Amino acid sequence: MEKTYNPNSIEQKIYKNWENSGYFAPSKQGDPFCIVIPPPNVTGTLHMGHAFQDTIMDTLIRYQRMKGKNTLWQVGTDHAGIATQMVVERQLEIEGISRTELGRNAFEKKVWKWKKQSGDTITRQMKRLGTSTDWTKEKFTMDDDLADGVREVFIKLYEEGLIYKGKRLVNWDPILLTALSDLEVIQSDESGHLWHFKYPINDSDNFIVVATTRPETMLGDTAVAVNPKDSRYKDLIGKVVNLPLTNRSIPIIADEYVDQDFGSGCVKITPGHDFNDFEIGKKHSLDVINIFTREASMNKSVPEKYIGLDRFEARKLIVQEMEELELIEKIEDYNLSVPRGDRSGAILEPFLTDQWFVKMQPLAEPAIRAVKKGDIKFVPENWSKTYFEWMENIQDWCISRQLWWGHRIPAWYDEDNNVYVGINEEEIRDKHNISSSTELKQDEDVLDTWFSSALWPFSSLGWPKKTYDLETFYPTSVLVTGFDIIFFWVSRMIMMGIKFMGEIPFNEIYIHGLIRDKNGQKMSKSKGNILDPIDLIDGIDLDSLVEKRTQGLMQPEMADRIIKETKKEFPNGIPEFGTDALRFTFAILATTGRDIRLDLNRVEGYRNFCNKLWNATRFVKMNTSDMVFKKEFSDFKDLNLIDKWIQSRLNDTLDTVEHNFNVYRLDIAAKALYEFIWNDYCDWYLELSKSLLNDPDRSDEEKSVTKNNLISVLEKSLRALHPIIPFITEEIWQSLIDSNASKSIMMQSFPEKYDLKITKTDYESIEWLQSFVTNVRQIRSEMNISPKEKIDVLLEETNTQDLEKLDQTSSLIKDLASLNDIKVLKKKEDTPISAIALLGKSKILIPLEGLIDIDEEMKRLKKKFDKNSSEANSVKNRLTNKDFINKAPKEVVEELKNKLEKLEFNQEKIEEQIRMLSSN
RNA sequence: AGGCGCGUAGCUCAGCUGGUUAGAGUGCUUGCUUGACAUGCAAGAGGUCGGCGGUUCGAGUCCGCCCGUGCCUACCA
Repeated sequence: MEKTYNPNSIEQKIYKNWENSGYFAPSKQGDPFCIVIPPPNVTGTLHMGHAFQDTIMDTLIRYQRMKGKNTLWQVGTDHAGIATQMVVERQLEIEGISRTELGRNAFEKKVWKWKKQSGDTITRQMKRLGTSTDWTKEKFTMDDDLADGVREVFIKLYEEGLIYKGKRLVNWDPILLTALSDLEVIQSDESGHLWHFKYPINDSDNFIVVATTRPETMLGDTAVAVNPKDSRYKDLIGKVVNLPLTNRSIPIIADEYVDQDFGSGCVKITPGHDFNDFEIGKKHSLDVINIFTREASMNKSVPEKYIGLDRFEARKLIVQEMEELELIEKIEDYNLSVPRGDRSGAILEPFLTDQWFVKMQPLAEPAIRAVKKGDIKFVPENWSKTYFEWMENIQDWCISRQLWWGHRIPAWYDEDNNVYVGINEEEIRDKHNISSSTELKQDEDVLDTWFSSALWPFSSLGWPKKTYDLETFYPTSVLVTGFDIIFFWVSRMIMMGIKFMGEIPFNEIYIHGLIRDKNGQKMSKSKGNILDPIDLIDGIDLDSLVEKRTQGLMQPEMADRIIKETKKEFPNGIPEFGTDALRFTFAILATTGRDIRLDLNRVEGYRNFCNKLWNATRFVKMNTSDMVFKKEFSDFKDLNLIDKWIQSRLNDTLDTVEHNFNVYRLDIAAKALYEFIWNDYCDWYLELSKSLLNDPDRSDEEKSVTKNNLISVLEKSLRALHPIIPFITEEIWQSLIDSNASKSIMMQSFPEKYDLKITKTDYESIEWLQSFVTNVRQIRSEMNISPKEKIDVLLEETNTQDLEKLDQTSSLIKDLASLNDIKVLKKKEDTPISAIALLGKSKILIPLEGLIDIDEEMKRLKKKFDKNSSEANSVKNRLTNKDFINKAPKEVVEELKNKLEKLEFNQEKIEEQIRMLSSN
C-alpha cells in the first residue's frame, strides 16, 4: 500500500468492476427495497444538490443490499420540457438560428441530440459518485413505453372527466409563449407605482378615481367596482363611466370584493387581464376584452395608435396621455409583487386562452388521507403540514404547454373543432367512425413535464406492463427528495399512484435539506457560485473554475463579480478530495436542517479521515503479515481485555449506525463511525496493540489473537462504512485478507454484532488506563516535560480494585505514557515532592526532582481546586434542596450524591497537596 | 396575511421524549521529524445556548411574548 491515500488511482477501476459484475441488479432474493431516483433534468450536468441526494440514496441502497434485501435503485432522467427547450434554444441563438426558422421536427431532433449529450454527462457524473444504480434499467421520461403510459393516463382521466379543456385565464409567459401552472410562477417584490386615474362619469362633471399598478390594462376595463356598503359611492352604482382614451362606456358596479379602505375605494375591472377581475366579471356578466397578443403587445382590440406597442411602451404612452388630459389625480410609489416565470424570468400576464386542466380535488382527497392515516410518512414528520396546507387548498392544474419539447397531447380536432382523445389518429377514426376524408389535426401542445414525472414511481418500473419490477418493487420503499418539490412532484406522484396503481407510490418520504454555498446562498448558474461535484473529487485549478462559472451566462455583466468572488474564495483552485471524502461530508451534513452550507474545510477533514483509515490499514497489514486471518472467534475467552474492549466499542457503534440508517440520520451514523475509527480504534486500540505485540512476555499464540482481532475489527468497520464510502472500503477490504481479493465488499453482509459481553469491571479497567495515561500526559504537557523523556511515577493510597487494574494494565500504561516504572507506595511511606493527579481513590505522583517547577505546579493545582470546588458547591446546593430530594427520581439523586462524594474526596486531596507543596 | 424553520465556541453545525457546570469538525495557542498516518501525535484556550418572562425540584431542551433572520403559500386595485 502507498503511504498516502490516493483516491484517483482506485475509484474508477473499482466502479467498472462493480458494474461489469452486475452487482447493481436486484438479487431477486429477500424482501424488496426500492428507491426510484428523482430523475435529473437533461438540461446539462448534475450539481452539488444532486450529488448530495445521490449519496443519501446510494448509502441507503448499499446498506439495504448488505442487509440481504432485494434492492433496486431505479435510475433515469427527465425530459424537463421548458428547461431543456430553453437550453437548446439558447444554443441555437448562438448559432444565429431561431426555433421557428428550424421548424418543429428539426428542432425536436436537435433536442434529442442534446438529450443524449446531457444524459451521457449525467451518467458519467453519477458513476464517478459511485452510485449503485441498475444501469440496465435506465429510463427516460420520453421513452416510448413511458410515453404510452402518459397517453393512457391522459385518456383515462379525460374519459372520467378529470381532464378538461377550457378557456380560462392562465399565467402566460410572453417570452416562452406558453401557459404555466401556478407553481411555476415566482412572486417577486418590486417597486413600482400606483397611478390614480380619474374616470369621468357620464352626464356629470364628476370623476370616479381608480388606482392601478398597471395603467395599460385600462384599455381592457369593462367596469368600475365599488363596495355596496360604501356610502361615498352609493349613488354612483349603476351609473356609467366614459373610459378615457377609448370610446367605450363602462358601468359602475357594486361588489363585496372591493376594499373600501384601499386607495380610493374604487377598482377598475379588467376581466381579461386579472384573476380577481375575471371572477367579478363572470359574476356580473361583464365583457372580457383581451388587449394583448401572445407576446404581450397591444392587439387590435385597442384604439389604432396603441396597436402593436409593447405593454410597457403602451403604459408610458397611456400615462402621458392621461396626464395631458389632466386625468391623473396622483402617482404614488408602491411596492408590488410581480409574477415572473420561474424559467424565463419574464413578467407573466394573466391571459385568456384555451388550455387543458386536471381537476385536482377528487385526486387530492385520497392522497391527503394516505398521509393522514400514516400509510405514507414524511421524515422529518413536520413536512406533512406543508403538504396538507397545499393539498387542502388545491387548484386545478393547467397541464398544456405551448412548447415543442414534451409529450404531445393525445387529442385530435376535426374541421368543426370537435375534440377526440385517444391513443392515435387511427384508433380515434375507428372509435368515432370518422372517415378518412375528414381531416384530423393533433393538438399542437405538449404536457407539463410534471405530468409525466407524476407517473415515475410506476412508469419507470414498467407500467402499464406488468413487469417483474413493477410487481416486486411497487410501492417503493422511500422517496428521497428536497422540500422544494413537495408540491410539484411528491404530491402529484401520490395522487397518480393511488389513482392508477390503486396504491401509494412509496411508504416514506425522506426530505433532505438544500445544499448552499459557504455563505448560505443557493447555488445557481446565474449567481456564479455553482460547483461541479466532479471538481471536488478530482480537483480543479482556479482558471478552469472561473472559466466554468462564467461560461454561457444569461447576464454576461455578472462575469466580473463572479471572477472576483471565485478568486477570493478559491485562490488556489480546489484540491483533489476524492469521491469518498465528498460522500462522507454529505452523509455527515445530512442533518434535519433545511439549509446545508458546504464548507470545503469539512471535505478536507473527511479526506483526512479516509487517509486515517488507509494508514490504520497499513499498520494492521504490516503487523499481521505473518498470520492467516480466522474470520470468527471460536472462544471469546481467548481475547484479552483490550481486544474485548474494542469489540465491545464496535458493537456499540454498530448499534448506533444501524438504528440511524433506519431513521435516515446518516449524520449520526457517519459521526459514530468517524469517532469509533479515529478515537477508539486508532487512538487507543492500535496504540495498545503495539505494546501487546511487542511484549516479550506474551506468547505467539496470545499475540496472534490480538492480530486476528486487529483485522477482525477493521474488516467489520469497513463493511459498516461501505455504504457511505464505497471505494476506499472496497480497495482496503480486498487487500486486507487474501481470500477477499476475488470478491466485493458490496456483496457482503452488513456486520453483525458479536455476542460478547464485557464485564463492567473490565470496561472500567480500560477507562482507568485511559485516564491514567491522559493524566500523565497532561502533567507532562503543562510542566513541559518532553514526551519522549521516560519518567517514573508513583501510585499512592491505592485500594485493592485499583491494584487489580494496575496489574492488568501497567505494561500498557508504561508504553503509552512513556514511563520507566510505576511504583506503588505503601501507606505512611515518605512521599517525595511531586505533581499529582487523582485517579479513582488513588493519587498519581510525578516526582518533581529535576523536572518540575513548584510554582507552576501550585498554579495548576489551584486552578484545579477552583474548578472542583465551584462544581462541588453547585452540587451541594442541589442536594440540600428538599424539593429536589423529594421530587427528583431516586437514581438522579443517588448519582448526584456519588458525584458530590467524589468531588469532596478530590477536593481534600488537592488541598492536602497544596499544603504539602507550600510547606516546602 | 397565513404556514414552516432558524438564532449554541471565531466559522460550520450536533444536542432524541427536560436530569453530570453543553459536544464535534474546522480554525487558534503550545510542544512533538516516537518506524500506520505532519492529510499526523499530544496538550490547551474558547460558550451567562438571541432577549425577557413562565411552568418545574431542575430548562439549549417545554410554554408565552419580543428581537433578528430565512423559506413557503395566498393576496395586494
